[in-house]
Amino acid sequence: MNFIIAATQKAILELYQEEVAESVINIQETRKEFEGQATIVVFPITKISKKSPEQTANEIGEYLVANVADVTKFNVVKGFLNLSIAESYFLKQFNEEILKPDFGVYAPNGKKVMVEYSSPNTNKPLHLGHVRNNLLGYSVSELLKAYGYDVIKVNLVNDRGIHICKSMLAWQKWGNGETPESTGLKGDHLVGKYYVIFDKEYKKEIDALKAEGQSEDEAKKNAPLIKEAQQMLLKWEQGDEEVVSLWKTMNEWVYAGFNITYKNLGVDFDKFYYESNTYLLGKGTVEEGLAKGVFFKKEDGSVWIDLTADGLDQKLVLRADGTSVYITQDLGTAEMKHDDFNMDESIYVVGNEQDYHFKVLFLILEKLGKSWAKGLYHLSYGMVDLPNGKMKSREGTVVDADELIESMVTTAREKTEELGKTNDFSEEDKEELYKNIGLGALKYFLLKVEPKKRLLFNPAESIDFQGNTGPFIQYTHARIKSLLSKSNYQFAVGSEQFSGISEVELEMILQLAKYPEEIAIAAKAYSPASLANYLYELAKLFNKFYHEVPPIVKTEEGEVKQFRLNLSKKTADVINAGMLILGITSPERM
RNA sequence: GCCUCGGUAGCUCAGUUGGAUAGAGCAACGGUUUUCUAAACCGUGGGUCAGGGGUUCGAAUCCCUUCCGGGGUACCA
Repeated sequence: MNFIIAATQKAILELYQEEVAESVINIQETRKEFEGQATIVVFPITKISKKSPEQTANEIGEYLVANVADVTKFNVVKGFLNLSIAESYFLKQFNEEILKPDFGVYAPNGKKVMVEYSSPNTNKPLHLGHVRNNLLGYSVSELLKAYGYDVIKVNLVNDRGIHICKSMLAWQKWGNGETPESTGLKGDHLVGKYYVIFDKEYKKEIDALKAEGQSEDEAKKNAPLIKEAQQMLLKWEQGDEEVVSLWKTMNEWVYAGFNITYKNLGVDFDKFYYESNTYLLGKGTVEEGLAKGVFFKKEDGSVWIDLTADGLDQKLVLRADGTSVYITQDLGTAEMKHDDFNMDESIYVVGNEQDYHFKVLFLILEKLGKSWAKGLYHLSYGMVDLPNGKMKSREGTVVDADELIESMVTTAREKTEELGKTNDFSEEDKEELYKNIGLGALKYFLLKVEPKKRLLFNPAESIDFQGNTGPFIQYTHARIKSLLSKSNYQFAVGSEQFSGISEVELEMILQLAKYPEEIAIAAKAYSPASLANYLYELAKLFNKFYHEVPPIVKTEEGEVKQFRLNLSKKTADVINAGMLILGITSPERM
């Protein structure tokens, strides 16, 4: 309805002899309780008209009705000018824009963006927090693709470090040669089991040392197990054959497990990076920073950057002994990734506990004069909390990803069979459907919430299948598909001649018309949440429409039927496309 | 202490660059099926938008301040 802006500008020019910027014309959708579809907020214009809001609104309203064909009526409520737009305008928009096959499809914009997500540690299975990360990363990737980007999905696997050694050591000591095959356990779960055992034994040692009079900190440092784990890490770094071989074996177990989880979640990657290959990177960058005077060396030889002028602290970038810290390798990895792909933008999907780290990382790269540093973005998301607090892998208070997926599918199976809708499905189709619905519920549940907000998950209350949920939207889609097939739908662009479209139908056109803009908004914000809520609103409108109009299948052939079917078809198309961006499949039947 | 992100109905969440009487879902209660899928639809109740102050014709939204919660805070990742 952009034509209203220009028309209003013209109205102001003719009525008050003044040219105004577009930004002065504030147009919004008319609230449901008032008549009309578009509303001009006239308060800002009263400064120009030098008249009361009501009078100004009336004058502009009269002008628009007289001079703009598609504005048929107006009414004024306080300072709000409500305009009624001709039905034919919306029908035309529907037929000529919305019904086009490429509606909502953005042409390639020639830009390349990397999305790094998942980035698991290889010492334990994935939990609900990782699920949020994976779904968010995948969905943002799809969103950016839909918006025209060339997207590279990357997984930087944290496959080395003291945490891995903990699992390895515990397995050596107490594993009795267990393997995924011998136990029937998924590889990541087997390794995770030993991570938990390590922690339990480690705590016992700490308690014993504390009983001997050591402080908590001393005990944590002096416990034999942790020392042994550190020894192991050293050996790994020296390439000790036995340690490296065990490391390889156990990592393979974990990868086999992760692959199953990734497959079930429906996420994928174009490229894997491994920290075992990147953890030594960054020293060159440190040299460069020293040469450029961005970094400075302290007496002990450690290298620092002073960010106090930027409101941050001094930050260590290289230890006195020349070894790397986290940010060292991230500096190096950032350069490597840029060298590999030369992308315009790079998005790190990482939890908000690393906000500070990424702030520093990006700032350093900027200070080093990297032209691409401004294209870096930390997509920070809130933790998933349980009713009794945070999830902790070591303490076993986690919602395991595999178990969660399994239980969602089971719930979907139970609910569907209860409704008796799949009696004529093949076993194969049934399982696929239950998976789609269960995961649809889970994905929508996690993605509809704004990423930066933390999210509460109560395992005792299963995720809903009714109301503002994935299955609700999926159901709407399936219902439309059924309607289309029963009415032997044939696509044909309708006529604009008939009149009498209902309030809901008008609302649906308006809602559908928003779809391309919704993609843009979500993509620019790197947030699928608004898209999820948009799809829900759309589905809700369809259900209302479906309920209000007489059965379409039985309607006589003609313009009305064609229009309603077109409206239904397009709704299904938009739901399907939008849900795919969320990583959710919309079944044809359910 | 400092930095940062949050606080909206009993619960989980929406709420565009400030716009009209703050919206959904769940839960509770009531209703709708001889008609295209009732995982649906319609209705009722439920609010000091954490508190206070300010800017403005107009504030959940912007500014200041206090309180509560999460996270971070120089050699973990």
